[in-house]
Amino acid sequence: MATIRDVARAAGVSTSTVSLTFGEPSRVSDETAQRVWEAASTLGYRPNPLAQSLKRGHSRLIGVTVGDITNPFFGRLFKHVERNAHEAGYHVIVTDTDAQADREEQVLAQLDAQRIAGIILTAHGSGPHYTSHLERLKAPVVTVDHRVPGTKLDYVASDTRLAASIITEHLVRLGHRRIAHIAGTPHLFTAGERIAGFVETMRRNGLDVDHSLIVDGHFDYENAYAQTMRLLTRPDRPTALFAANNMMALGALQAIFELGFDCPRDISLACIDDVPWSSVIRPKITMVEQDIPELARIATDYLVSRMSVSGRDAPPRETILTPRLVMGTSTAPPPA
Amino acid sequence: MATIRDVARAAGVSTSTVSLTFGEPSRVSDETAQRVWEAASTLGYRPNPLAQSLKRGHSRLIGVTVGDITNPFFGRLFKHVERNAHEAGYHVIVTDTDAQADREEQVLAQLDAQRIAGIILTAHGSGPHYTSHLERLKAPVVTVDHRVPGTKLDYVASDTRLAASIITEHLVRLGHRRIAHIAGTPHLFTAGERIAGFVETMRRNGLDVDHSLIVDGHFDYENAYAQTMRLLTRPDRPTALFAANNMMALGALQAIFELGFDCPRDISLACIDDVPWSSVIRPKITMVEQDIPELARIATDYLVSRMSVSGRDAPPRETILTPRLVMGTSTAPPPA
DNA sequence: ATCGGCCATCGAACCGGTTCGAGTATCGTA
DNA sequence: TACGATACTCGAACCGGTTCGATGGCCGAT
Repeated sequence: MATIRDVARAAGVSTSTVSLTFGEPSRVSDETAQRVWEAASTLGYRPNPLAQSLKRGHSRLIGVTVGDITNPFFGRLFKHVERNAHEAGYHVIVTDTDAQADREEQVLAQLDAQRIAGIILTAHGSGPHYTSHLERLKAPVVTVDHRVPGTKLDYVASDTRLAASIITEHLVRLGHRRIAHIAGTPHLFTAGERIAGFVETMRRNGLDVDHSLIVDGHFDYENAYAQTMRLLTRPDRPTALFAANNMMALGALQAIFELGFDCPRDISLACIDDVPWSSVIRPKITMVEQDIPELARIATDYLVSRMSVSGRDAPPRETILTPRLVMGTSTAPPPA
Repeated sequence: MATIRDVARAAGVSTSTVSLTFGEPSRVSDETAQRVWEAASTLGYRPNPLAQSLKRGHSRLIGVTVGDITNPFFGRLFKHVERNAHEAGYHVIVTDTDAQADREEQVLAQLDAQRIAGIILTAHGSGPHYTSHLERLKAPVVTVDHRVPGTKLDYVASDTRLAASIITEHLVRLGHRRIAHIAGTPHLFTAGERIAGFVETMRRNGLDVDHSLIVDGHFDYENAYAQTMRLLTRPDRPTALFAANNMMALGALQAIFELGFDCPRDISLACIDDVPWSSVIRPKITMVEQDIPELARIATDYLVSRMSVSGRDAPPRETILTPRLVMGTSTAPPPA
């Protein structure tokens, strides 16, 4: 690979002139620039980004961590983030953390040591150890979807408590009184908000909350399936299920099918997040959708502006989008 | 951030000794190493990977391109690749190319200029221009899933012609004679192989191939949906559909539903690739599954060995895995 | 003719590591 | 006592860029 010195020699100028030609063409005379361009192109010269990054102190790479890239929510979020980042001139290192906070911490430390330019984080940890770890990072961090309470990081998400409220209200209006909530990983902010929204809305409607109907599905298919099997084989089984995310709704649906129930005739089901290819899943699940492209757009914008010199010490920003109910065919009044 | 010189000063040694302590501890006396460790840890020193990469001439980054990260096949493939790469000490830059060859070329050129250590490619291009572009890359390249004919790149995939054969054979055995094939993007090797496997198997069973029943679904949901709508509203509609991938099977299924057909009573459907969350999709689609973790494992192994000094000029290798039929409930004998 | 200012260019230092060749101290052996 | 071998350690060059301060040529104004 040709280096800047090769080009300088070929064009009969110094390396600083070559560097200038690429970086600040206005400071170089037209004839000189011309000669440099020619020399560079015949030698096939491309500046070595490694050397540039070393000198500049940071790279044109951003890091993204997701809990599970095969979850369509994260997949679609990432797809948009990646496209935006590209347009802003960044490459994206993505790490699938399997929703494990310790893997996340470890990866973040490595990326930070790489002098990565910025990080978009779907956080999966909590507690003082975790937050202090995040605060120690040199790279700017934007959190998406999950908030990390106790940090001053930029944050973009949907109004998740409202989402839970909308679903709960919908089920209550249909006449359900025994509603189970398949909740997410307990210590996560988002999971807590969804539980809070559920409980609030139940109470507001004058309904008792049976805490044994709030179960931990850990945001994944398998746990939701197992918990639903347990819920639906109880003598006092619920008439409706509210899953805190898409994967858990699918796990719940499998349990409903296997136990021979009809959804929605016997059991209603609704969830937060977009269920993939919902039009071929029957019943079509009623859900509260997030605006994924917009989440991605704002997250990338926040990060890009924070990576600029001026944005470094700006006060933290946050945006909360309003989710919207998408009716399916998976909810109906409870059996008489 | 502390540099190696800070550590050297604090430990009262030279920078070379510090470097040695981290790289080849055996060459440093125990007491000295001890002092260096202490100095490093109190200063919070971590070697700057940028500087290391610059000096070594390559980074600990590999690039992965996928056609569409929201397609569960790519998602799961990537997830495994990423995990393996991590274990081998690499970070992964992933780019979603939207299955566009020109975006792929552009990204590959950028990554190559970054002195990326290696590339895992799910290729979406063809033709001499494309192949010569690939051959010019400095970084070693391993291709997965799609082969690029005319290049000498490592290659890992399933026996895709066999996969097509298995599906076709299965449908023929059930008694179908008018079978439509919803094919992938025409110029791609994999799409061609699947068509070839289909045609071969039809002929071997003494059946005519009606070429108007081989349609281009472009490997995606929307096109497959549209093509299926067209196929199933023909007077001489097929009794079975064979989709060349998972997304197209879902698109076809949606068309089947919308037209009010029953699958499998009226129309049988089968496909190649794993359909995500197939246990909640009714009917459960009969499919030929690829061993994704194994594909990922081999691809990463190939790349890691090629990135080593000794592997650089080794002859190209390839592995073809045998796919397996997973019965669902979406296929049945044709209506009488 | 002299001076100040601007423009284009250059040399050299620097980013933070790695590595090679050389220097010094220690030890065993002749 | 002299010698070479061995074990550590060091200084300096280098990877390939960026950038600061300096230099020289040229212009217009005084």
